[in-house]
Amino acid sequence: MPRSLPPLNALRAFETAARLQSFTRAAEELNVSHSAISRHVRGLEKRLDVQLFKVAQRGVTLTELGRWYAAQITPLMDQIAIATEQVTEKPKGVITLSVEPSLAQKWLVPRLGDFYEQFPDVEIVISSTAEVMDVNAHAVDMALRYCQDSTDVSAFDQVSNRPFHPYAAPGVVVFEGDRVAPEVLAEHWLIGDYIPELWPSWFQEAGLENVPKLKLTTPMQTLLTIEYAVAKQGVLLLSSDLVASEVRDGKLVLLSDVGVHMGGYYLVTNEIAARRKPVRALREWVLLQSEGLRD
Amino acid sequence: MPRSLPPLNALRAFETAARLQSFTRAAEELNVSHSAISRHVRGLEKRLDVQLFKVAQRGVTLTELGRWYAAQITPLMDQIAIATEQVTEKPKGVITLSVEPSLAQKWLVPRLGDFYEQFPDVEIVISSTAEVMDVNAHAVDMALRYCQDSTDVSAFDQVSNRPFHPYAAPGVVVFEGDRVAPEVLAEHWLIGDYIPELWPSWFQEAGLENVPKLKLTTPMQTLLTIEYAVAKQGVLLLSSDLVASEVRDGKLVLLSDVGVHMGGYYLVTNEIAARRKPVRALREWVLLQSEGLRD
DNA sequence: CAGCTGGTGTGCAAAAAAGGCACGTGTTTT
DNA sequence: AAAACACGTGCCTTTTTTGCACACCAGCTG
Repeated sequence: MPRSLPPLNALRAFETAARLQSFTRAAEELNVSHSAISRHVRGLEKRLDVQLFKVAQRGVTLTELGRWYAAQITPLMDQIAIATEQVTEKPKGVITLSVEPSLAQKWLVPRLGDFYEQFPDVEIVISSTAEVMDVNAHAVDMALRYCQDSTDVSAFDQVSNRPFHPYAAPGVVVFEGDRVAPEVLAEHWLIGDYIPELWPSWFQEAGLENVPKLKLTTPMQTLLTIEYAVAKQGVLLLSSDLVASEVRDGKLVLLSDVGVHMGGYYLVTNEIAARRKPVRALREWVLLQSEGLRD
Repeated sequence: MPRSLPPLNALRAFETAARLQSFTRAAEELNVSHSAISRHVRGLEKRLDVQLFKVAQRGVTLTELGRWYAAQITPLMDQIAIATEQVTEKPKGVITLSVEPSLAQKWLVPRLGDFYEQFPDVEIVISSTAEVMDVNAHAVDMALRYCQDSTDVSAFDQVSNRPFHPYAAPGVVVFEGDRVAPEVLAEHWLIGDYIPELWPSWFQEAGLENVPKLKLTTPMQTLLTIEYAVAKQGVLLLSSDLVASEVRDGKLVLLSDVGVHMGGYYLVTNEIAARRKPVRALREWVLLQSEGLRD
């Protein structure tokens, strides 16, 4: 059976009257007339079938029961007020966030305007380095990084798990239909990445049993690989998150709907920092932004 | 500045929705339509200028902030429900009450019907003996007794402090005006009491400088003294509380508005017993009954 | 894929609650 | 004795809340 609560507005009227020992003063505090308080209190008494106030020489006095009840309710009302004040308080402060340069430039920064619009008093300091910062050693508050699935990411928030697809500048690879034949692709220059087994995995996924020797070039910097591809220097294998703008501008085209799943982007939050309101706000915002980037 | 509370009905709607993770189920619990909940939650969000719920795949989900807020509010609502249930609970049980026989018979018992009407589930066991029971040794829950002012009664409730006036059966004392001359009274048989200095004090109060030797008879039992007086055996000096019915019936008449103040009736409550609801109810009732018996 | 189900948002009109005002009563102060 | 204070109440107005019907969206089903 669900719990039964008294009429809460009447309860507030009673509590105020009890605290101020006067209907009239309670009415002033609540910006209503004394008759409103009187009705509320009578209504509450009738509803609970107890006497809370009794007439006194001058005005009214709490009964023993009313005094007890008010003593219970007043701190609860205070707590509600405190919790409400805290929930109303806008996030404010500085957050340090470690992000891989590619994700920072291609995904995070373009969306940051929306965040600042919602939370004008939060400043995000982006630490955009390739090295992975230790989040729990408190070097940074949060980190947005790519992890392979083997990593234990159970405690983290998944931002994206989109598979990697091959892209190239228009004209670089000639093919028909919605997917290029893997054999055709194997003859082009392929732009590699940190993960050596990336291209071989894709060819396997694409149905090529014996992966031939590939012509690989590895700039070792994701942002550079994109520039390579745009400059017709080869075929890129990357998550669509990072090449969205190039695809939109026609600088790169999708070569195949065959994708290889190597891991995903995860948001890691420092446990201590997670208590801070702005950090929680950013976390939620990132998760909201990444809606649809996951399965 | 007075504290600011959110709209409490909206808060209840939000809390229920948060707890049940659904507007529709919250609506069922609160016996309203889902639209009412929807409006309440939106209204609360607008009022607090925060987002509490967000749309999810299926239905709605709490935001981080909403989850936190609900986690604060739910226990508070629970507490309100508990306090309210306790305040609603009717007093019930047995109270042992020590009262002097005279007060029990002449004052308490005639009014007890009213108490039982209000609290049908409370049983009062009256211990009507002349000996004073030790209230704090837990022999009885409460005691209604006569104390002289010298006694420390700061922690007790005063029930009556009416002065003692002389009464006699009609015709016993012949006088004119509204007060009999003390010299006249001094020639009658006077009915004494436990307190030896009672009559001398009255004569002093009445203006008689040298109190002559008095004709005293002391039955040593207050109820008996009243019977003596009714039987024209002498003049009684007693608080009007105890002779109200005799005066009403014309069996005794007030001889003088000169009264002597010797102490009063006090209600003493055992500290432990005072925590019990029926005891508190009886205490309040006695105090209410004795309104007007005090200055 | 059409149709269905479960869950939420919204315009509109009805219902209910709350509120204000004016007046009455009883008490205290001047 | 009058004025001030404090609360209760009837009556009417204003505001809020609610329900209903419908729209919409997402997933599920055949």
